[in-house]
Amino acid sequence: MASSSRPAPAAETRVLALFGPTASGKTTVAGLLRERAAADVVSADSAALYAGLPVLTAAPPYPARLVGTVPLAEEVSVGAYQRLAHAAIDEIVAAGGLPLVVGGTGLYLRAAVGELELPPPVGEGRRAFWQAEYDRLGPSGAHELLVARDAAAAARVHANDRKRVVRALELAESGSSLAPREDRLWSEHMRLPTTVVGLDVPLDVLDRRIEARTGEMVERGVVDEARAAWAGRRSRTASHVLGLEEFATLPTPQAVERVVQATRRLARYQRKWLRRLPVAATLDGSLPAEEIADQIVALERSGEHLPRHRGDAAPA
RNA sequence: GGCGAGGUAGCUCAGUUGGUAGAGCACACGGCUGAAAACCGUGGUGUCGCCGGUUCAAGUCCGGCCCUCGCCA
Repeated sequence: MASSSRPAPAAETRVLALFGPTASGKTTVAGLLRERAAADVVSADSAALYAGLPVLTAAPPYPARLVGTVPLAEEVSVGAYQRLAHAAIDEIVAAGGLPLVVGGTGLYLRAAVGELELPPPVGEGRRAFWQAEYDRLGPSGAHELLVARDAAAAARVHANDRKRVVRALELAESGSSLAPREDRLWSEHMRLPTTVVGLDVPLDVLDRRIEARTGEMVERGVVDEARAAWAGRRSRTASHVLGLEEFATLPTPQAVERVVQATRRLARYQRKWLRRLPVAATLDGSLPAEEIADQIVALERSGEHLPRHRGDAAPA
């Protein structure tokens, strides 16, 4: 509770986590850590979860858990992911290994490394019902209804945020709430002693890398991959994978242009998570990957695994 | 060279009978608790091509010049 007196460092780090924007170099660094620290990689990436999109989602060239495991016809969600991630981590730990959680989906990484209270989904019919209600009542009308049913949830959701207002209404109806009892999203709460490391590169460098990487995707056959995926059954969440629709339906040059722009936006969004996540350190992704891997190994061994927030007093 | 259209935000473009420049996208910042590569909120970032004229007042009217695009030579 009292963050002024830091608890004594736990004996050892049990879990390593690496977070950073697309093209920051996570995959390469994680590959090195597999060898140097015998790490077992667990992905924290909502898109890489899907099977059939290795090029588009930049799947790692080595075995990694929770990559390419969900058929495109199925939906993915943080809740389902959290369960899988915890199971994977526990399995690795039980076998005496070092789990390395790597990904660019901030919410998923927090779910893997912490414990989010995620009420189970309610029936599909209820969601459709509340979506219709939202549309019938209008944003402010729906929000007023939410105020009456769950004031705590209403206080944290904007009336125009249809998704969240609907989710809050269906949860209120089922006796649950969108408002968690405890903030575990932004807290330093970890399931196991964990060292979270950030990886970042200057924005202009990142933008150039993104451009280069998108071009490489084309050479590696994203267009065929995307067309095949687009033609089959695909869930709503699968359809939202960045670039899938563009590469499947647009002339390639135009698709590249749009995907580059969208990926830049994604990277900016990921960097916002990086700013806010409690990380032990943020390393410079423009250094050689070997050097970064060394730094991470050193961090892990130093016992400095507790996240440091800006503003924390230095330990006495 | 002639005719036509046009130069306004990073991009595409609005801008009434002259009255302190505004939309979308992009971008910046923030939120986020089973769609998160999703969703939502806030913010206008400008030598209105240049020079001069008319006017109390010019993106808007007048003259000249520069540039772009199209058609004809």
